Amino acid sequence: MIDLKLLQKNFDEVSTKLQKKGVDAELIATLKAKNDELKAAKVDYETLQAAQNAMSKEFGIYKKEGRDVNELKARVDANKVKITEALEVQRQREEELEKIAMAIPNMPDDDVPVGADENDNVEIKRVLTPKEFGFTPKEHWELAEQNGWIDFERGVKLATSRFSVVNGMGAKLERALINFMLDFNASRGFVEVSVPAIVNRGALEGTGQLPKFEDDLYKLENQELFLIPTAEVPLTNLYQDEILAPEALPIKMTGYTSCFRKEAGAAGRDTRGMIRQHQFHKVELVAITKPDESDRVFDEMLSCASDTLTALELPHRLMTLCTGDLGFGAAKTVDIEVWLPGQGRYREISSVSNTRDFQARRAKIRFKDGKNNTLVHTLNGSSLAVGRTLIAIMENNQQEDGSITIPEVLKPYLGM
RNA sequence: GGAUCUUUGGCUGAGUUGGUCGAUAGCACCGGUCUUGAAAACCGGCGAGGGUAACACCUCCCAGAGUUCGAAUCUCUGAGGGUCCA
Repeated sequence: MIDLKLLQKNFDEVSTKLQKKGVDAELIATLKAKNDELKAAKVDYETLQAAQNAMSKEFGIYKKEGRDVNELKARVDANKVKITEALEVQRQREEELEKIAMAIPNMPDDDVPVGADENDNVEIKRVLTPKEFGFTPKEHWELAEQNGWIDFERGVKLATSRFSVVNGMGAKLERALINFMLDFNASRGFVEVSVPAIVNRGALEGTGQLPKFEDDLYKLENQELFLIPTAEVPLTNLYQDEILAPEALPIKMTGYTSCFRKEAGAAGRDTRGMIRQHQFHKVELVAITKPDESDRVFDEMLSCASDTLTALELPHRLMTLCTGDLGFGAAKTVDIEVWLPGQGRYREISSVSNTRDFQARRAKIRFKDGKNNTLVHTLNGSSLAVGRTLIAIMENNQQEDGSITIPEVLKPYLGM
């Protein structure tokens, strides 16, 4: 959630920044107005409540002294009616405010390029040069079929479209990738954590998936529980509602989970192959930091992900997302796109974001900053999406006969 | 699934004949005295959110609803934990 105090104080600045992210200027003005209204309502209510408390205290004294309380009780009763009304007003305004505030995205950092959509993202650098094939490289689904690694039909049979089954060497490779990434991340100081893949509403609100993006989440029937769309949710919310000791920071975690997404807005996109699935594996990086160290940790996470790809010998590039392409909770995001020779283009395989204190405010994660309790910064990034990494290895390491070579770093994980 | 007990500030743990209790005490922690330094001892501070220039003031004792002038304390519902029975 954005900082309402900052909105109050520096309205123009906040409004300008949010507009860069596509938030309607009027909505921001409404938010401020609602906040003002709520504050007024609070003053009304609290004044009445203070009177009520004072009279109740008096009541006790009257009783003790054996004085007549009839007159006092009449006053108290009259005041009570007003309190009930004032409280109702306050609640209504609180509800209205929250409804708007929770749906407003984070402000972009000042150095994020302004732009409308992914076409305005800015390339930072490329790592490794795509290799020249002496033949026309195939797309991963052709290779998957030829090698018997991925079974798309049976995935659909078991569940529905956008599910697939991975077989034999493909499955082993997937498992090797997960282990490799977790080990790699551990060597960079990220502690491995194994978390639930089902979380409650509070957790999803904490990281910003709810209330706005409920359509994209799988919800358990008759329960306020959801399948996680990313391990970012459980990992970040591990510290929900806590005040951390400063020496405990930064907390750097990595975790492997399945992720579940309805892909509600992606109808018709990437229908072929394993690029966009309803269920996929991902190794995630999450960090909780002091505000002044989040930029440093961001770079650590980014190079961790990029270096993982380099170790796997996969060409990739880093893209700074423009304001229009930035996710809901992110102040800054760098995507890593891996080269897919079959498709002849770079595709997203990782995304590292700094949410600043946006999630921390929602999830109430703070640390003792001297005498004060200060909101932490939270960061998340895919170590790598496992399925897409598998695809990238298939396409980049294909031979003319369709066979696929195994990256050196994975061989130990495959007993090779 | 049934019965019963329990849920308090970082932790442990008082507080249940409703009244000045946002709350005792110990530990931890922070500051000071003492010490070459540290420990011990002693003195002081020490929950969170809102509000204020600072006070005042408001809210929070698992969550929600209720009784009452007034609830951590009573009632109901729900959730978590323990124990016993299935």
